[in-house]
Amino acid sequence: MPLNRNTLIRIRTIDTCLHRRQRLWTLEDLRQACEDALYDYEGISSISTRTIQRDIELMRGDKLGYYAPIVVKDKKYYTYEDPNFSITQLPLTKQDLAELSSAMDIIKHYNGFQSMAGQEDILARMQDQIQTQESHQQVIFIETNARLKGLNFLSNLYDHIVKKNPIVVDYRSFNSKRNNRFYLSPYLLKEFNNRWFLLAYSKKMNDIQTIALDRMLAVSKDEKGTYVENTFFDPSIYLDEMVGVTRDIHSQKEVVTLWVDADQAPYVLTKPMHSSQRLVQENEDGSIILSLEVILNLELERLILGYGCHIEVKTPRLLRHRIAQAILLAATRYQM
DNA sequence: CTGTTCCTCTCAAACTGAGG
DNA sequence: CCTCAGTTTGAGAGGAACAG
Repeated sequence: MPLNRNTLIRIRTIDTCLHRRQRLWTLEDLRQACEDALYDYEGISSISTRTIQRDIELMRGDKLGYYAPIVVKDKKYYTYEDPNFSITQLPLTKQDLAELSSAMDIIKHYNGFQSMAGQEDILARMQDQIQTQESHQQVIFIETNARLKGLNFLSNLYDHIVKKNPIVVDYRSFNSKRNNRFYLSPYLLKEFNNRWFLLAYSKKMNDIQTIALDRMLAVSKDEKGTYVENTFFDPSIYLDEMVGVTRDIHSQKEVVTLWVDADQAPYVLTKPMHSSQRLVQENEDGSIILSLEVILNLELERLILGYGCHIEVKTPRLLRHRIAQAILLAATRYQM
């Protein structure tokens, strides 16, 4: 039910009036109150009694889901039968919540693209409000990191990519004490693990650079530079070949064979580690053998290490060795 | 029966927003 | 800017309930 602003103002005014129970409200009083309110808000000077009657009808009815218990006493005084009733205290309906939640999800995806300052705050407060109204307890936890640094560069970078501008990025990596300056041709933005990354070509390095937005200090258009078109990779294939975002442009996909114990097998099967994941073998004890065809990178190693003792890398040998080294080192750290 | 109040229904004018 | 469709609003007719 689409409501216009005037109607909302009138309904809110009527609700406020009916709450002031020390006064008796006739239809004419309500009309006058709405007229005053509308004049304040919108500069509208006159509304008819009929309009107020229609508003009361609307409040009583199910169109808005209010079901307001408005009764008429002594044939002319309007009041709420339940003194505690207020349309402003009504919980949102399940449908309202569902629609709001999905709208919030969509907005959140574009969070970083908005130029409005403080928008994350508004979203967070709105979400909090919605969840509070729903059950006084947050029941859905969505993985977000609205406070993430660098999100303010997102829309800026997006523009540069679309306009094919060469850019200058000031950057400080986690393991570097001083700032670096990159001259880049930006190609695409990718989100991974709640962090945003820029993939761009660096002429100096003659390679594709992957730069986390949260390590960026400044981004601007490189007025003197020239934009190098992306002839290096097909974005959809490039990103599909790996877990995460970092890779050497020259590296090739490799077949990774993994043994997964019975405990974790169902989880890995229902949530594949990568789109190339295939089930190779099911053992009698419930453990399984999987294969992946991916670029070997740090993110893959982290993913495998995340499963701890539940996964064993069979091949390739290099990866098996690196994982073994990491686990051995970890084990020695824990020895008393 | 009459008058009053509340409510519903209908109609037309005014307004609003989308699209050309 | 104009047109057009849809919505909102105001006005009036008339019915139901009820008191006097």
